[in-house]
Amino acid sequence: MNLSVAEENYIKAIYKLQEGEQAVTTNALAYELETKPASVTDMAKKLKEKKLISYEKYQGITLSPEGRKTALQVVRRHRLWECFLVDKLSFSWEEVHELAEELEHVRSEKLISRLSDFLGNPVIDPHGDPIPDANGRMAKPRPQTSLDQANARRLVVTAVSDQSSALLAFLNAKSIKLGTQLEIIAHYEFDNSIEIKVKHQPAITISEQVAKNIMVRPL
Amino acid sequence: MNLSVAEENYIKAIYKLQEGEQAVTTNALAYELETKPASVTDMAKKLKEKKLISYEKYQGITLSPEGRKTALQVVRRHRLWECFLVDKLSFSWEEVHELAEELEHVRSEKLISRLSDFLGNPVIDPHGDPIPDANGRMAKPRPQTSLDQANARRLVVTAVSDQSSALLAFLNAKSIKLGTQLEIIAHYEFDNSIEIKVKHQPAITISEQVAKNIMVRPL
DNA sequence: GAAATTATTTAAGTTTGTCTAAATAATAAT
DNA sequence: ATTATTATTTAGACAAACTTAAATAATTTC
Ligand SMILES: [Mn+2]
Ligand SMILES: [Mn+2]
Ligand SMILES: [Mn+2]
Ligand SMILES: [Mn+2]
Repeated sequence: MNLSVAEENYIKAIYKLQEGEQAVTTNALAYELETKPASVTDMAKKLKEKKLISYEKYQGITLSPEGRKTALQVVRRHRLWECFLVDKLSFSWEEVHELAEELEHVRSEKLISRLSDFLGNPVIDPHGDPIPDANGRMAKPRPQTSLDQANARRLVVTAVSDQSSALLAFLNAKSIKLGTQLEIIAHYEFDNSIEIKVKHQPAITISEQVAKNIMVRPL
Repeated sequence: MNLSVAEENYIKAIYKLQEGEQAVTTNALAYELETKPASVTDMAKKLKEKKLISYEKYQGITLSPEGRKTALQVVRRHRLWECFLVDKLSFSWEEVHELAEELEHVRSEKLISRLSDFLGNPVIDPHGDPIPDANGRMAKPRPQTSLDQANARRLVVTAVSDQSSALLAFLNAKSIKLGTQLEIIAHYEFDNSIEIKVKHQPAITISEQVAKNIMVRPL
């Protein structure tokens, strides 16, 4: 099946929003893709026609098995390019998403398998997200929670769930990256902010919003 | 100026066909881009509007200075990606053109300058073509002629002017690559075929058509 | 130099992916 | 259980990049 760039972007966005089982809503998809609900409805009809999604009027969208396969391929390409940009071209993690958003649409299984080999077949991308293999399988992520829900005291950063350069730049400024070990000093009930300490750094207080987007597991 | 993929492809094709000074013809451009003359006329109006070409009805097309600058950027991206594919991902020279045709449209000066650094700032691509630098300047190619017009006896292959995988596969089969040294054994007037010998290889006779597309300089 | 051929342009229509505005369905509030 | 609000779909339009068919210009040929 030969998909356009727009179709691939829709499929990937549906995959991203579909976490678990719940159907993806027209408005949510429009917001994610920075387009209008009317456009989403149009595209939904087309993708249903191509059997990539199941869609009934007013019932939201879910990926079909084919759609899921397609999504995983696009995600694979995206994350491998991100690895390339960070590992080989020394980009920092907040710069790569945008570029990978374009590179992911160069469709060549040979290119991607060679790129993967060249990178040493990485299994997680610069943001801690797992990279599907050529068959769409990916390492089950080790159990992790967002920092605001962690109950252990000493933690290690495993991923970031928001990949806006705004968040990533903030984390850079605070020297927090994948693998960073940190310790929870205090929870402040008033605004759910959290005081944390990274070794050799002064303790800092981060907002709930930031904490929700830092994934961690107990050390 | 933000150009679409189609516009970039047109500009690059015009650059390619414009060798020297003569204006590019509607039909030639349509043929090069595998589209129809009517489409070319449409696009010509648009590119003229954007001041990338000069174009008058029935008079053909030439790049404006801006257009030339744009073309050189696209060519730079194309050739750097080709280097990447061959040098880093072990593609062979006949496989890379198609992929570079897509990769070249990812527009990021930062990406390209880092890619260039990563590759050691190469100045010729896998087909022997010069790579423009960030300012559009490229090494003046050393004097070279096509094999059918060479007058010296002992020659070295410097480039191939047709980059179809058909020609490149033929050259692979005959162990001819950039830098290959060869000797002209005979010219056959009947069909302008040429007998050549590569060291450690049996002599072979190549058609005029092949000879026209192999660029050489005297050893 | 008129006729034939070839090249180019125009006109009209298609596909893809958008958009706005209006209509309708679903959900929440009172 | 109406009413108000929000979500979604439909209708109609638009821009980009194509196409085919017809019209016109330029070039060759005799
Ligand atoms: Mn994308
Ligand atoms: Mn990522
Ligand atoms: Mn291209
Ligand atoms: Mn090349």
